[in-house]
Amino acid sequence: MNTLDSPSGLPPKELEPTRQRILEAARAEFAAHGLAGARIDRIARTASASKERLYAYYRHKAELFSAVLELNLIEFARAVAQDAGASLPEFAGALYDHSVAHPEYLRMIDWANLEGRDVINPPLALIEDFHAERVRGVIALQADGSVDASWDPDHLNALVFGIVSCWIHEPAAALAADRAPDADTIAARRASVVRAVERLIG
Amino acid sequence: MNTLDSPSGLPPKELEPTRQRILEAARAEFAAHGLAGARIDRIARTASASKERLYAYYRHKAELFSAVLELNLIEFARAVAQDAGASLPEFAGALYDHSVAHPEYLRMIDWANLEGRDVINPPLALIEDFHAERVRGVIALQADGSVDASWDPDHLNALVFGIVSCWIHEPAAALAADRAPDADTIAARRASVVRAVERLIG
DNA sequence: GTACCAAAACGAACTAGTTCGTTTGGTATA
DNA sequence: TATACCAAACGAACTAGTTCGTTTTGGTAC
Repeated sequence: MNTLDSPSGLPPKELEPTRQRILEAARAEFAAHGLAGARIDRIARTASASKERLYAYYRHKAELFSAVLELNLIEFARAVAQDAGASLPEFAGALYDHSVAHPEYLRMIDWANLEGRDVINPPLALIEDFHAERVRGVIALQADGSVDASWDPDHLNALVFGIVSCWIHEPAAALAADRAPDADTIAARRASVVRAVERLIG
Repeated sequence: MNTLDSPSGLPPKELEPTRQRILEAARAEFAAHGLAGARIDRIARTASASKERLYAYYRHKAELFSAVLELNLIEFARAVAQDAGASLPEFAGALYDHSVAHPEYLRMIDWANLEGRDVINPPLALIEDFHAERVRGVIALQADGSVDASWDPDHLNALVFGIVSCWIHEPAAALAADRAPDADTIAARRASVVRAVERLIG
C-alpha cells in the first residue's frame, strides 16, 4: 500500500504543497551556499512560506539539508539508471550531459563531501545502494566482454565519475574561466569524456 | 625587488612569526570548514594569537581566506612542478600521492570552487599561470611523441586532474566509506590512476 | 445558505545565542 | 619611547528557532 495514495476513490489530493515549496526552495539555497552559508529566512521567503511552517515540517536546518540531499540522490540515481543500459562511454556522455544541464546535483554532493558527516548525516544506505548498482552494471559489461575485465569495477566506476566531473573541479576551468562555457566548448568536452572512457575500457 | 627579502645585509630575520602562525592556523580552519563555516576566534586561538593581531595583519575573514588560497596554490604548483618532468602517468601518480598526503590542498580548491567568486576573490593570475604551465607540459610530451597528439592538451590536463581526484568526489567513496582507507586500498587506487592515464595517452 | 470546526498557514515579534570586527588597558621588549 | 603583543570585553548585526494571535481553507452538519 502506497502511503502517497489518497484513500478509496477520492481524487489524489495534492500532497502538502507547502512542504514541497519549502523543499524546492531549500534545494536551490543549499546547492548555492551549502549548509553553513544557507539562510533559513531566505529559504522561507523563496518558498513563500513562513518560518513557522518550515519548522513545522523540518526540525533543523540540518534535517532540511538531509532531506534535500536525499531527494537529490534519488533523482540523480534515477537519471543515471536511465542510461545504465548503454555502453560505458555513452553512459559517461549522458552523465556529462546531465551534469551540464543540472549542475546542482554535483554541487550538492560536493557540499555534502566537504561539510562532512559530523554535521549532516547523509543517507548512507541510499548511497551504498546506488553505488552497488553502478558497480553491478560495470561487472555486467565486463562479463559480456565490452569492458576490459582486468579493471577493478569499483575503481572503474570512480574513474568514470572523475572523468565526467573533471571540469567542475579543475581550478582553472572552475575558478578562472567565465561561467557558462559556450555550446561548442561543452560539446568538445563531452567528446573528450566519451573518448577518455573508450580508451579506459579498450 | 622582492618584498619578502629583508633590507640590505641584515640577517634574513624570521619574518613576522605571529602572522605566520595565524596563516597556518587559518589554513587548517578554512580547509576543514570553508569560508562560511570557519570561525575567526578558533583561528586566533589555534594560532596562539589575539584577534587584535589577526585583524592587524588581515582586514577581513575573506582576505585571510584569499591569503590561504594563494599560499596553497603556490605550494601546490611547486609540488606539481617537482614531477612535471616525468611521464604523464607517473606525474598523475605523484599527484595522487600528494593528494593523499595533503588532502587540504584539494579541499581548499573545492571550497573556493563552491563558495564562489562573489565572496572570495581568487588569485586568478596565479591560477591561469599554473594552468598554462601544465598545458605547456602536455604539449611538450605530445611533441616528443610520448602522448597522443590528437588530444586537446587543455582537455587532457583536466582529465588527468579528474582521474587523480576521483575518489575525493565520488559520493560512495567520500561519504559512505570510512575515512582513511588502508594502505593497500591507497596503493591499488594509485595503480589504477596510473593505468588509466597510460590508457589515455596511448 | 448558514453555522461551525479543525487543520494549515500567515506574519510579525521575540529569544537566545553566535559571530565579526573593534577597542581598551596593560605587559614585555628593544 | 615605540612596537608587538595579549586578554578581555564590547557593539552591532545576524541567525536559528519559538511563540502567538489572526486568517484562510476545506469539509461537515443543520
